[in-house]
Amino acid sequence: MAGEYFGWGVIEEGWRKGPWTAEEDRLLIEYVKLHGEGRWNSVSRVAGLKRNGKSCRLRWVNYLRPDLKRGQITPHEENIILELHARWGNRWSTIARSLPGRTDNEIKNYWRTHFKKKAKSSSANNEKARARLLKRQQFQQQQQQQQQQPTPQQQMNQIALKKIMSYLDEDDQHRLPTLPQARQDMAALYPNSTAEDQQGFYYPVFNGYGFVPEAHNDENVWWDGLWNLDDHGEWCKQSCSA
DNA sequence: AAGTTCTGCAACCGCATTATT
DNA sequence: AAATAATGCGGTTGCAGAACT
Repeated sequence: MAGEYFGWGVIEEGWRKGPWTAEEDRLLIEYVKLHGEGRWNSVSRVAGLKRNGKSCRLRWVNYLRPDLKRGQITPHEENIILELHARWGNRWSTIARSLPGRTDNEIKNYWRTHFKKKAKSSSANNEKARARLLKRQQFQQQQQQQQQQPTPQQQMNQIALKKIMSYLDEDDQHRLPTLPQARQDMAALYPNSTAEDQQGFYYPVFNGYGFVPEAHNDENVWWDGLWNLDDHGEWCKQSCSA
């Protein structure tokens, strides 16, 4: 390493690294005001900042942008993060697009600190819930085999089930939203969905032992309603064909 | 009170993709 | 069309402060 000295705040090959000072922030804000976002590599030349382009972009995007929300992630935002992470995995920038004012870095950090580590602590309830879901999965497979050719809806349900199973690997079940919360989130996520669409979305609810279809005792109703929106259908079709 | 461990988060790194020359 | 530069993304690191022993 060719640093001027080792540790945080080092100057390496002419570039400053480490925490930003108030003066550096001021220079970067001034630069963006005058020249707009982009062309980050010219910041050092134009604004006299000893920071490379990547560092400048990161600082602006994650900290200085005026449209950033700041403050605690709300429970509603948390639900959206959970929902979208279940759907997209670690595609943080994709998830961030659905949360105005939040950055991919912020969401990534939030996920890691609040959810990721819980993956390692598998509780007895977790095991029970997994067993129940596994049973359902086997039931579904059996049904499909009997009918030879699974319907697209059955395929969708299979994919949805796998997603929930992966959820249990990575999260405490009680963090999953209740049905009304889930519907509210779906409405926010899919503004074009009709009230009927949202009513058709049944979210499995953890009751202390495993997942049950809230307000629906008939298993088939739950299965048919799960991941019922068109967009989810599209995603399932893609997953099925992949 | 002091030392250690844990937690949250800003910032870095490497790689992939996109834009420019 | 190829080379180079710029940008974007996800994973990781390291610091500071809080919590714990």
